[in-house]
Amino acid sequence: MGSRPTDDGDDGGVTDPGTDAVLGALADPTRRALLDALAARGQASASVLAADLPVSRQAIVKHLGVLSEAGLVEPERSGREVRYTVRSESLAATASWMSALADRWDRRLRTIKRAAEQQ
Amino acid sequence: MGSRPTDDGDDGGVTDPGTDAVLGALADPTRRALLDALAARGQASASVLAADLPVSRQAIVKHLGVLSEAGLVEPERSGREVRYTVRSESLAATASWMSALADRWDRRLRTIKRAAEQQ
DNA sequence: GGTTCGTGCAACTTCAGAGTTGCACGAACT
DNA sequence: AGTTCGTGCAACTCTGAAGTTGCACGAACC
Repeated sequence: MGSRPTDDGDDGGVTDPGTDAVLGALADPTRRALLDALAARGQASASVLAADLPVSRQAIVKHLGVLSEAGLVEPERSGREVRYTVRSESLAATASWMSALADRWDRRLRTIKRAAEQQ
Repeated sequence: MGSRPTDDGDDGGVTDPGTDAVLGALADPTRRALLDALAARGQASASVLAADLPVSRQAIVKHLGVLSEAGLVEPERSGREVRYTVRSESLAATASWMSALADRWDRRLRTIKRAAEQQ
């Protein structure tokens, strides 16, 4: 995960690969609840997390796969089980990307509004 | 505090109504492209935006409905047409929510890690 | 007046993903 | 040895979202 959503060449990145994955991952309520449960434990396996949520273990595994792909969790083998950990980097990067986007909208709107009032 | 993942949604809610809508709205690539096109114009109707994107006008209308529901765009009647404007407030709010969440993860992880090293 | 343009509504198709179940494999415990 | 526990893989169902098409209604232009 070397590419940061905020430092790639193209500025108007509405289709940034990392940001796209994070937004897609966070769109699902079950995945957000899963992240919440994982953050509460700091480290947990899929089977443990399945006890917290009203879904099967296999569903948890799939969600963890999506979250891992988005860089939001980090899998780590420990014997016969796989422990996952939350990663704040991708989330923080996406947050700053959104903040920058909001700022760009503001600037653009102000410019257009000013031009409209002047004519 | 309890270990309930589903709480109200003011401070640390993973299921905040506004945030939920914004994340769901931004998850779709077409909607992000739509927001981008709208931000570039500052103000545009659904028919105008339909010319920019490779989808039909009706699809644009539906997407604008979702975006409006999430507070990301603002509809405004002007005669027989409806002009939409981007709104940065919801996006900025969600950005700061994400940033706070990332920060909370960091704190929690550091605490757990420290406790684990001490035992 | 009539026509055109933009919107709104409704029915329909299609497909991705959320969730399930069942079973097989390997590591750990007795 | 045998057993148990956790993971991994595959097939399957099913709901919802994305997109389409067609048509009706009202406002604007001739």
